Amino acid sequence: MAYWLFKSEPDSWSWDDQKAAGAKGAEWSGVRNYQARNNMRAMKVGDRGFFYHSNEGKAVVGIVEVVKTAHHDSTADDPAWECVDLKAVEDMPNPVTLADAKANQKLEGMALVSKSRLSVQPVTDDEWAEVRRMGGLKD
DNA sequence: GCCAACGTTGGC
DNA sequence: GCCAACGTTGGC
Repeated sequence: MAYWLFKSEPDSWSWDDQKAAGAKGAEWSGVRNYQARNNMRAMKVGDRGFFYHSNEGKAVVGIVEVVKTAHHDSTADDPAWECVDLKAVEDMPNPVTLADAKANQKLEGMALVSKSRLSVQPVTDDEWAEVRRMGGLKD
C-alpha cells in the first residue's frame, strides 16, 4: 500500500467537511496541477493519506483512505483533470504542524518540507510511521 | 498582506 | 523550443 499527503485550505474544504462526507467519501476535486494529478492517477483503493490544513493551522490533522481511483473531476470542463475519492478514517490526536515536521531530522526529505507547493504528495513508509508517531497514533 | 517559489502560458 | 510575463500557492 502506498501513502500520500493531501493539502487543503480549511476555508474551502476542511477536515470537518471531509468527516461530514462519511464513509462513501468525497471527490478530491479542484486539483489543477499535473504532478498532483499524476500522483492521484497512481493511487489504488485502500491507499492511505495524511490530511493537511494549509494556511490556517498548517498541520496534519487526520488520516484519509482512497475509496475510488482517479476519474474525471466533476468541477473541471477539461477531461484532462481527474481526482480520486477520499473518506476520513481517523483524527490525529495531536496535529503535527509544519514546524514540527521541519524540526524533525527524519522528515527533512519529506515533500511537505521540500516541495511545499505541491498539493498532492507521496509519503514514504518511514515518513508515514514517523508522522503517525508524532501525532499520537499507533500502527 | 507581502513576497518567494514555482508552474503555466504565449510570443517569437 | 526558449524564455519572459503572469498567476497561484502557501509560509510568514
